[in-house]
Amino acid sequence: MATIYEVSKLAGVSLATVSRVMNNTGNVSEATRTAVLQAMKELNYRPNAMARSLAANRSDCVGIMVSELHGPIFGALVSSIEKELREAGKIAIFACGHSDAAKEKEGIQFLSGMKVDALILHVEALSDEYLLELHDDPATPLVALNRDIRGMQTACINLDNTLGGQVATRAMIDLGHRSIAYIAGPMDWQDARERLDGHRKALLEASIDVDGRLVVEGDYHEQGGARAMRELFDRDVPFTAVVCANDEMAAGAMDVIRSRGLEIPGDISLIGYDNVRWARYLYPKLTSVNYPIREMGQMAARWVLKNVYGARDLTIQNRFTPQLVYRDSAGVAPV
Amino acid sequence: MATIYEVSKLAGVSLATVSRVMNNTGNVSEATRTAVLQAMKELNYRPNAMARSLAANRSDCVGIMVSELHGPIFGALVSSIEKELREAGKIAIFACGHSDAAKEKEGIQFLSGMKVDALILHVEALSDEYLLELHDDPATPLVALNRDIRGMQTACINLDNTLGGQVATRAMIDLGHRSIAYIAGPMDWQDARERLDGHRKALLEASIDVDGRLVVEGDYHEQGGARAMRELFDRDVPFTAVVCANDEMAAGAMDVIRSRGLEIPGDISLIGYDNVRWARYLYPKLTSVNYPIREMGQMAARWVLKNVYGARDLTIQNRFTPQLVYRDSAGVAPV
DNA sequence: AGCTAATATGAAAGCGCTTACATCATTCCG
DNA sequence: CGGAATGATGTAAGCGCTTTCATATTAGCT
Repeated sequence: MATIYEVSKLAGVSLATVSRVMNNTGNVSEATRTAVLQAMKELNYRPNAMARSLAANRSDCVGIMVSELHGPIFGALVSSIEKELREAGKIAIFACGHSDAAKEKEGIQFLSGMKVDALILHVEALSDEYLLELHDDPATPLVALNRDIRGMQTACINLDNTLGGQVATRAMIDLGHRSIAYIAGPMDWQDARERLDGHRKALLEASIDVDGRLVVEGDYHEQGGARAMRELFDRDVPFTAVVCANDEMAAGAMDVIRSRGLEIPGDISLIGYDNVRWARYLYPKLTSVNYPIREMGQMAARWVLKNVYGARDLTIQNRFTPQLVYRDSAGVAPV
Repeated sequence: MATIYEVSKLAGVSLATVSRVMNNTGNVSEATRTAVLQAMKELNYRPNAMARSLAANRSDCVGIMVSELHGPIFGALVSSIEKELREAGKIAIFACGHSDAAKEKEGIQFLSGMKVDALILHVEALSDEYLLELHDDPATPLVALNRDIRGMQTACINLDNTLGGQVATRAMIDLGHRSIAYIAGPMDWQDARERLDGHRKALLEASIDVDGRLVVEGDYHEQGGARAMRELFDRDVPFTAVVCANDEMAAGAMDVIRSRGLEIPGDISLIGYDNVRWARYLYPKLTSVNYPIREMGQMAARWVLKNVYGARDLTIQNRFTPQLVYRDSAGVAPV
């Protein structure tokens, strides 16, 4: 592969001049510029990104660390970040923590070894303290998605999860339901706790007693949702609606409900959370709290563009408001 | 951030020695090694990946180019590649072409600018010729997923799409169906054509006439599937089964079938293709041809490990055989 | 002891680029 | 017309690492 040196030779100029035309920096006469560009084309020259970063002490790369790479949430997230960054001429480099604290740390180390200019994190295994520590190190600016950490709130982009839970349950109440079950996410996840809080808040708001027997903890996966649903039936406390802390669990629950010969929403109404792409493929189409993951990813990218690359005219929205997407799985309470 | 120089000073050795202990290359006495490791720890030293690649002329990075980053297929693909590579100490760098030939080319350029040691491609917009050209350039070895290109077949990892289509339709035939509709993918995609070929083959095999009116072209998306399904009904040619060239279109078709008051599989049997994660969330659970995307991604990673990094004891499987996953959406033909 | 062959270490030349600084023409103006 | 801006280009010193080659030390043998 051709180097800058060969280009300079072919164009009959110095290295510095070639560098100048590449970077549009300094003054170069039109004639020289053309000659250089011509030489580049002729040699099919591509600058070596590594050498460039090394010399310039700036990589134009931003590191994206996610806990998983598959799954509906992360695909959309990663895709939107990549798009926004790419349009600004920056490169996204991904690492994936496989939901494990050690691997997430390792991923971050790797990215910092790549000398990324900034870090976008969507991790759950790492503690607030650790993130704060990273945040306080000025070497690599970072923005955290789906976290709300005191001390770095301007660098957090998150969803009002509590409100989301509240909105879901409130919708059920508005439909006349009074006995509303809740399938929660794993309680060691902050967002799961917040979503449940929202549920409780809505209940309180409507002066409905919170019955612990109507809440069961799931795992954010289909199987956990199914298990939770069975548990709910086994407890023998009547209910006419169930709100799930995410769509996967709703899918599992749906299956169990149907297998008991009950109709959705005729006998039991169901609401999910996240509004993943396939929520509308379910039958009946799943009513769900929208998690505007693409917008949030885009916002994270903008945060970096603004705070690291000095882009102007970008306003940052740290907190997003979830909205309920009405479909067919939630209906009026049976009389 | 500490550099190798500071480490060498703290440890009281030369740069070369530090480099040797980092890379486990050459002979270093136990005492020196310990001292260096100690110094590294003390300084929290992380080698600069850029500098290292530049000097070593090897980046330990492999570039992954996919047409999309979201979607069930790509999430799984990218995730499995990343995992396999990471375990071997290599880094995956992604670029995303947004299904556009120009952007896909650009992505490849970017990756080659990053001096990746190899390229794994899952693209559809780029022509065979272009890929062949890349393949013939020894600078960056490459392996193509989901392609079957004469002249570089050892560097192609693909699914026997024809067989997949055949298996699906054959299953319908075995269930007693004789009038089988087919919702195809976009005909300018090779895999879509192959899947359709398989369908025809199965029909022929069972001496069933191929009726053009029972085939309609979709777009691999839900809406296209729905549209195609409506078209099929409108054509007024009776059928008792429909096989779809992918699951998304099957989801769309399912919806339309149901909206006509027909039962699946009571009135109409349905089979999808790809067996995406949410295929089993559909109701009824979708019978689908499995696309072993994770295995194929892993294989691509291994190809690189073997052919580029010289890993031994890895056998490469270029062609994968699809298998039908039986669920609930296909049943015996109504009498 | 005398010599060879490991073994352990350091010096220094790059890898391909950026960028401060120096240099040389021009141009402009009082 | 002299000197200060201004513009166009080149020189060279790194960026943080790897790697060859040379050198120094030690062990192993006769």
